[in-house]
Amino acid sequence: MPRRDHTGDQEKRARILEAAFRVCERRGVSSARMEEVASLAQVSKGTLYRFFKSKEDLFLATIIQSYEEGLQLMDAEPAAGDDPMRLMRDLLEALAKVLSLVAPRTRVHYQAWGVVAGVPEFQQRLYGFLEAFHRDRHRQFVQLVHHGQVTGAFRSDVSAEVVAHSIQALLGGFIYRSSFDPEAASPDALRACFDTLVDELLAPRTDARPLGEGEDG
Amino acid sequence: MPRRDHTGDQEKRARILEAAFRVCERRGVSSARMEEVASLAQVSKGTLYRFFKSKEDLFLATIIQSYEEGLQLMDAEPAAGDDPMRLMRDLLEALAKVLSLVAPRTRVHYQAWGVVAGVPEFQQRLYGFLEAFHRDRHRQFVQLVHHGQVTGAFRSDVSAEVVAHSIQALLGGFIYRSSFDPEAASPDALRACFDTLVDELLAPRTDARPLGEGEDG
Amino acid sequence: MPRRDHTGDQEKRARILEAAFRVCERRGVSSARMEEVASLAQVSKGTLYRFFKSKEDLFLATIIQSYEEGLQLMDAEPAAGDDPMRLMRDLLEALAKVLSLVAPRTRVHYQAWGVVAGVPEFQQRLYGFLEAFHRDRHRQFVQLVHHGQVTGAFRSDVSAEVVAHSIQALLGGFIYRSSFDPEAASPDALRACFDTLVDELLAPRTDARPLGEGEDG
Amino acid sequence: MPRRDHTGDQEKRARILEAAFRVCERRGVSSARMEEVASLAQVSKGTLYRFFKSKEDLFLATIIQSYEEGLQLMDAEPAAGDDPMRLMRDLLEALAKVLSLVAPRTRVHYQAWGVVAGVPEFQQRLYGFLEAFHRDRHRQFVQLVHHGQVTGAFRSDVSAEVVAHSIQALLGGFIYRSSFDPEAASPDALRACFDTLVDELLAPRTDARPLGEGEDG
DNA sequence: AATGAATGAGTATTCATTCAT
DNA sequence: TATGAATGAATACTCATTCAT
Repeated sequence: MPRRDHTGDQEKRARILEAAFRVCERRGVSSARMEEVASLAQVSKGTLYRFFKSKEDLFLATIIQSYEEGLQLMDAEPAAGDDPMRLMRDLLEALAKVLSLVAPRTRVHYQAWGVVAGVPEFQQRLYGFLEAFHRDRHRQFVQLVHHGQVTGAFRSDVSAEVVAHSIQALLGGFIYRSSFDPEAASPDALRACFDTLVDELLAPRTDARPLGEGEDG
Repeated sequence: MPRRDHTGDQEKRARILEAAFRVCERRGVSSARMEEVASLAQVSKGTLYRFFKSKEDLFLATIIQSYEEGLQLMDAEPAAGDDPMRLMRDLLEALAKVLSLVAPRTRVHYQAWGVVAGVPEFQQRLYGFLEAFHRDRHRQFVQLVHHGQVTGAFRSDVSAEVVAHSIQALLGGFIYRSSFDPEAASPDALRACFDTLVDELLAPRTDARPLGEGEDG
Repeated sequence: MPRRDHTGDQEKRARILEAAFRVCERRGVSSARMEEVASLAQVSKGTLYRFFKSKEDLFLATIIQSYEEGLQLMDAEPAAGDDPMRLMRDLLEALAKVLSLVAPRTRVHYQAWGVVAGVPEFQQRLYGFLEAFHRDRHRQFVQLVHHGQVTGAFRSDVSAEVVAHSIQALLGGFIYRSSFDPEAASPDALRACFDTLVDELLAPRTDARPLGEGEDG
Repeated sequence: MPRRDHTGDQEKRARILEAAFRVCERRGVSSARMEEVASLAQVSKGTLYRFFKSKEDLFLATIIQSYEEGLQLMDAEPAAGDDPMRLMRDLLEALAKVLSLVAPRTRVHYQAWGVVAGVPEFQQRLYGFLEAFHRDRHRQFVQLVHHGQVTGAFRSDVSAEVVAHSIQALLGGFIYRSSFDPEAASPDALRACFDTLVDELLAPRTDARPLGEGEDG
């Protein structure tokens, strides 16, 4: 069986997704034509439809793939040891990397979203996926914070829910903004926010000043 | 007396924007037909084009209007006295209200975004508007934090930049998430995040009591 | 009755025709909009319709006016004396002037023709007018040539019909060509053709040969 | 074996051109709808656009085809021997046939012209083509006349330029007039004009013989 | 399986014409 | 009469999808 010539379906599918993304980048999602995707992926239009039921199906797959790549990035970070603070910092660093990964794709991403969401059937699938994806993440964060609080690695007077929400919202907010102002929404700016979050909401308060006075209520 | 029938242009324009939004809500933005917008706004197609150059122009106007309404909401909060903490709490409460206002519109909003950004000319206008809008907000937040820090109302050992970024990103993240999980991204959840932010990043630390004991947990 | 302010209908009609022509020149006839004609003529669209039943009516009037101006030019040439050769030369010179007059208008003219002729009702009127116009001219030419032949001013062995046809066709051919190649179809080139025609088809052959006999006719 | 059903592209293109012409004949060019052209040509609208970029492109092709058919007719006339007079008579006869060919198409032709020229880009192409076409013809005629004059087959005291211009203008004038008065502008009338032209401008004047006899009856 | 020619539903947009003021 | 806002008919063109080869 020849290798180069008769590429496997997986590779072909990947090529199509890649091509779809590039075409969207060039023309804008709603102006992207299946013809051009096919041509760039070096397959025929007919073949496109063997892998994806419709244009929206293809775009939805593109979006979901983006998220899953992000997911892999997070999971790839090995749970080094068992130090919650270490785990948390690793996780937040992973999220900052997710931003780097996602930022260049955000424009296409949001555009595709808009187009996909315009089709009722796909709207359900897209929103369902996103909701589940974020709820899973949220649960993960809450558990981690809770674990840290129980083990005394984190402060306990801050709601784990709030911390989890904040982490997720910060990432979401930065990704959102990176779509139109990548400079302002840099991974480093996000890191700074995360650092402050860790220092002020999670790190136990040592305040070890000799004679601390109460400033005010 | 402008009643029905001889309505002024302003009212007519507003009626069209409202109709455009409702049609997008029903059909999805990319399936919205100008014909239906016209009919719902009780004007003819020709009149539509007297107010908006194209479909994209109309949708862009819809998006921008959302932002401007949010802006009004923020500005509407009177600068009660001159207490920075008061100002900050008022502002954050205004942002929570912006979320309430925007949340029901988010789906249409993002869809419209996808369609509008698909047209190069409008992509420029949309992204330009968004960038400017957010940079203005950012500047505003930084100033407020700085003012609070200078006057001693806020802690000074936290970066005003980070606080401003966090506030904006939190709002952005919640708005984003509200589009597919309005329950999780509730205004109250945002308020909780904001409260924690104020308490932990801005409020002067009073805990520095003579004998710092473990706060809790 | 004020003069400048309340211009007579005739002047207004002329202004409209002039404006219609100019707009056609700029945009091309089929792209000419009544709105622009109105604006250039400094009247409202409504007023346009007081003078012309429809767009085609207006364009038809423009074409016909062109022809009538040409007609006036021909008639304006006073029938100097009664010398047929003189009359003929004057007439042909008048035709050369018609070419000068018409040449800059030919493009618009033919375009308008195309548009007007696309409407059955106007096609009848346009073609009827043109046919009558040219048959009248033809009759005039035949009579003139015949008169010259009878009086001995012209050769008699050349068909008056042929001469008349030739004159008309030459003019028509030059006008036609002037629409896309004004340089090649210059009035002077036409004059040269006319001169040759007069010399070779009409002027009695003197062939001042020692013994010239009547050739024939 | 190209039959019905799997017709080659060439045949399909020809079918479309033919259909376009017929639809224009029926409805008038500016009222011709692409849908009807497609239906008459038994192809889909999409296929129409595979062959012609736009409506104007299709009509321009129709016009140009007319000219090229005329050209073929002229070139088809074999250069019988090398007798300039024979060549000239053959050529003029070919032109008379061009008139027959073109006359029934003139109305559509001029209408299409009006529509095509209404689009700046196509105006350039149309006028460019016409100018080049006629200049080529002109050069051809001048050469032929010149050749005849040099070889003594034609009179030398008549400008070759004038003869060429006259031939072309006569044909143009007849074609023009045939669009609204096909009866008056008959091929036979044109032949008569051409005959006279040959006899009086080209044929060597035989009367200048020592003893001039009657040239012809 | 792969191809890409053919299909034809779907719609934004224009602009001549009208008519209330 | 004059105006110009409002109307809405009319249609070129695109492009996702299919299917014969």
